[in-house]
Amino acid sequence: MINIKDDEKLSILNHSCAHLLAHAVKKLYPNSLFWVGPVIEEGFYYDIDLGDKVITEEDLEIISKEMKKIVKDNKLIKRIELNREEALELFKDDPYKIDLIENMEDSSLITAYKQDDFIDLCRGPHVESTKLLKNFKLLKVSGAYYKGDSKNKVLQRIYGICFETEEDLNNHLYLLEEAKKRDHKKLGKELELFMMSEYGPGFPFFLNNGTILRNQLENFWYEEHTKEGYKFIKTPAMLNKELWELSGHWYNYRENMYISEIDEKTFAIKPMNCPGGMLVYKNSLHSYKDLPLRIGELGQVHRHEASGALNGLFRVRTFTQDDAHIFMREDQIESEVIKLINFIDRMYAIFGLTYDIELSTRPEEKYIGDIKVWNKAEKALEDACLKSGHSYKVNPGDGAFYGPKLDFRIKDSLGRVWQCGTIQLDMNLPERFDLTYIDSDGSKKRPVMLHRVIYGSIERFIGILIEHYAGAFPTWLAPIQLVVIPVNNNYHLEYASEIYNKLKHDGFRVNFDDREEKLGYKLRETQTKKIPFTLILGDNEKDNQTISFRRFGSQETITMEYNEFKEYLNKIILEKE
RNA sequence: GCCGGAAUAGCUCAAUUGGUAGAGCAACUGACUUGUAAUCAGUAGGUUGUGGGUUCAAGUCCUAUUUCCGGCACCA
Repeated sequence: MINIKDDEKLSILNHSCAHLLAHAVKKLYPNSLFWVGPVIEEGFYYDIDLGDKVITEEDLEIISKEMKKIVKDNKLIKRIELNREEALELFKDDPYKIDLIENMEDSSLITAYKQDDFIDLCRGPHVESTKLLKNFKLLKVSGAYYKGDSKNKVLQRIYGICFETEEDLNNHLYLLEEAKKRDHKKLGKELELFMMSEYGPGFPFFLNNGTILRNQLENFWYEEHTKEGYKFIKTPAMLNKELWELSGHWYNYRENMYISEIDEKTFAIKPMNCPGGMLVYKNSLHSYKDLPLRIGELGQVHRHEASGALNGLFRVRTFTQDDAHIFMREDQIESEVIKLINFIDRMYAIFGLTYDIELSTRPEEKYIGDIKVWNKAEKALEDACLKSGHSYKVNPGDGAFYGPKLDFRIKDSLGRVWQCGTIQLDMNLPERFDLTYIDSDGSKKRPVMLHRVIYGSIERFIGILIEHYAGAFPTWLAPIQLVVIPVNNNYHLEYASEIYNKLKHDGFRVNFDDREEKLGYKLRETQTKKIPFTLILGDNEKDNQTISFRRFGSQETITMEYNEFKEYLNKIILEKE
């Protein structure tokens, strides 16, 4: 997908198209007032105050027609230069534009653009005529808060996109259709991976297939973390309020916590795993020789997210963080973070996912800890990025109050960016929980601690993978790896059954399709269910003691001996192809 | 939470201005015995998300509510 914003030509085109939209809306609904109409990655939008008029999807057609008329009329787009007073006079009946003018940093030269009788405040530049805006499409309408603040009134936002050629537009619309086909909510149902219930909004149910997939991800996670020297724990889902007061969550996160009374005491379901992890650290004495101490936990947390935020597996109210807390000496930060970045890189590469790294630094005001420690920590994160060969974008002041962080942002198949992995230094919890280790000189020292996740949330990561692979999972992840089909149940059932049992015995996830149906019927099903391997066994295979298979995505049928096939399969699974 | 839309069989969808709730697939039963994307016939399947209301009559209109979808806001 193209990022419209990054392409100067397309950016201007879309910006002009936003004006065209406003022009048409003004013609149809003369009382409309316009706030802003910027270009975004996927086109443009315009926020409009239409009074009581509510724009529906059907209205988009009407507006589109009006826009097409203006395109056909070939209106010239003219730039008008104004000083502040002239601008205020020109837009004196428009409180939104006055708001904009009054908030301009430099209002010595203000520009507006005029097409026919429609005039709009704008920095520009624009195309010279409306006739260049032929290839557009209005995509959706929604409410949007004035100035993005939920305390303000809701304006109506119309989204659209514009291209230079009809072909480009059609390509884009085609891509949108294709993207819809791999929506994880749709595929999750079709492939029987997970379900939702009215009885638990935001609480996903994993079905058999989804559970197998999930277990693969979790097993892989444990294996890789074991190689990296992690220890593992499981901490309770529900803990006493006093713990949350100690960790600070009671004050900062209470609105999102599920709380319950037990034996006249207040308990809360964990929204994060850290406090439990801290208690585990404190459970025993630690030597400087044990550091860095890496403690991992696949911990299921519950958070009360706003109802409107819920979205399939992407945004849920219970999810499993692939959490770990690493305790170390200050001088170990850089080397540990390099080790972590390389680890994360290796993990994402397995799935063929690309990512960007962002560094968030100390907030201007609200932060805890010594500024010198902050600087040192930020430097350590930066150096770790560079030394591991990665570039990064800095988000100044965007760190948590307790420490700077590195965020790993994955791009999914729909072009959406998801924050999955994160490495966060924490100067708060070790203090609050009074964590210590015994240094070489016998003195008690405070360890540095960091939180980190790689999948982020297993649920969301599965959602991303479903869309990333369009449901056609690599064999190591596929819930069903093979389906064995006898060509004719009367003659081939025995041989097919023998092969099926061998495969099962050899540890593959295999189904046997011995239903009284035609081969074509069964084959169609293995293809719609995106099964990696379909084995077809008939006279040829039986007589030669071989197997024939077709791999998902290929029309080719390959024949080999069982042992050869087994080796081939094992190699594919081992290499996570 | 806010704005808008939607909810009909297990799934995907129909149902004129309010007038007998249907189809395909899946399931079940039977026939057919077939070499790379759907064999044929039959059977069963529903308080139209839920609760109120208008009407001689409601899937359809009104109302409340739940959930989902697209955005917004939120996202330690």
